Amino acid sequence: MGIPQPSLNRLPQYHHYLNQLKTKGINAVSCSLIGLDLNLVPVQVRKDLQYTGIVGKPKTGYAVAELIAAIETFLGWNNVHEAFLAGAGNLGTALLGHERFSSFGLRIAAAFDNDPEKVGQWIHGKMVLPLEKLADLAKRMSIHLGIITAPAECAQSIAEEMVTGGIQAIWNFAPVRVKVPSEIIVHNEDLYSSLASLSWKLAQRFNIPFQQDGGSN
Amino acid sequence: MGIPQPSLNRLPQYHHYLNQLKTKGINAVSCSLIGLDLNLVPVQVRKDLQYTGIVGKPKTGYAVAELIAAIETFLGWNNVHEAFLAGAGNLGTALLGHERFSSFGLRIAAAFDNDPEKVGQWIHGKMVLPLEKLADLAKRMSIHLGIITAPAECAQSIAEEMVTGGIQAIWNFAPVRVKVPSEIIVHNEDLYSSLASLSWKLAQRFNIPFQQDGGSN
DNA sequence: TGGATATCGATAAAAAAATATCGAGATATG
DNA sequence: CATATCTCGATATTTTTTTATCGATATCCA
Repeated sequence: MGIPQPSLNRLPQYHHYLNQLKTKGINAVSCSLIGLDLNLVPVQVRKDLQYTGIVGKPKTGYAVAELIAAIETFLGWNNVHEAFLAGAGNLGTALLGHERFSSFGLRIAAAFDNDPEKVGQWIHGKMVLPLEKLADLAKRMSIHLGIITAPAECAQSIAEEMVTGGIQAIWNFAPVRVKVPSEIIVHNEDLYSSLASLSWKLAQRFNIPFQQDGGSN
Repeated sequence: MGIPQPSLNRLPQYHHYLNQLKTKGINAVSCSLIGLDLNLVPVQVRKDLQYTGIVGKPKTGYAVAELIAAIETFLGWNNVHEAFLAGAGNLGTALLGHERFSSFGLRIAAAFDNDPEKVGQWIHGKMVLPLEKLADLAKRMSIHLGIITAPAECAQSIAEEMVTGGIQAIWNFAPVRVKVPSEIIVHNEDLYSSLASLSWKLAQRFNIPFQQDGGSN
């Protein structure tokens, strides 16, 4: 891997924070300060940032602009990835309208759906095309990233269509694990997963111990 | 904590899978099979499931229906949590239309926004109310869960409003960490965080090693 | 009925991630 | 110009999470 998954997940957080600093005109920052504002211990911040290859100066800290650039380079946010989105429902529409993605190396080139009512429409400036054209177009346009925002039932067949089209990575918002060849990168965005922690913690707070477990059997 | 965060996050995955089995009329399942279908090693599945308090039978495995029930109970999906959603933009609209949440103990009671154009509208059967009414209504309706789907700039003030209204847990979709008293449960749903891993992996695949690190300095 | 086999549950080991410690270097201050 | 202090970077330790191992037990089949 090279970098631990949790560190990778924290990088955008730093990125966002650093941009705030930059806006305020601050151009140097220490791990201690970052940690203070982001609720992380300074060593962890330092370790995370080291993966980007940046070096800091004792007593001063890091140069904000350099650090931002280093994170962006590290994450590949400099070269734009073009993506196809499949499933122009609520969530799909939301993502299509998410203009800020463009700052993070993501450009959704087109949307696909199999609902004849949706096909042909324009959503947030993106044309909705019929799903069966996805593979062919992906190949012709050299699209490498697919986003699935369709219902669970359609996810698998869409994923296969994407693979046929030569797509290398899939960002899957449907609550199913799609089966694809092992060389394809799949990232599942599972809302229920988050909801689970949240409702568990909430339940803990209100019920308190619903099973005290007074013994090992 | 009691249960490791990663285990907690996997539970909904099992839940979903088990429901599929149930639909197919299968009523017993082993860890090995689950692991096979979900790409996890059997011991891990067993450990995760043990947290729910379920016990299996040697040679047979677990009773599917029992297991589903155990997960739901464990996660608190049996008692419905009513929630307020703040920010009726694209993402907010998407979540409001997400009917499946109701199966997972979540019911969005109302939406809030400070855009006068949106206030008064109905989105997916939910009334959009002015943001300044949130705290008061939350108190009166004993709402304990808040969902933030507003832009980053508004997130902090919305969070504070929610806390004022007695909300205990916040599901934050805005790409900022909100500052709230430590007793409030906050769960950040950071799209950029996922995007980061994805684009990093994609960049790895195409660029290959952008820094081979041939030594320790 | 009795043995073979699959699977659980518990304990132990390994791997990964988070946190602590400490020497070295940069900056500020007297 | 010297000294105190802050912060980095590297190494070490602790904690958490994952994976492996092994005995016990329920089911299947001869």
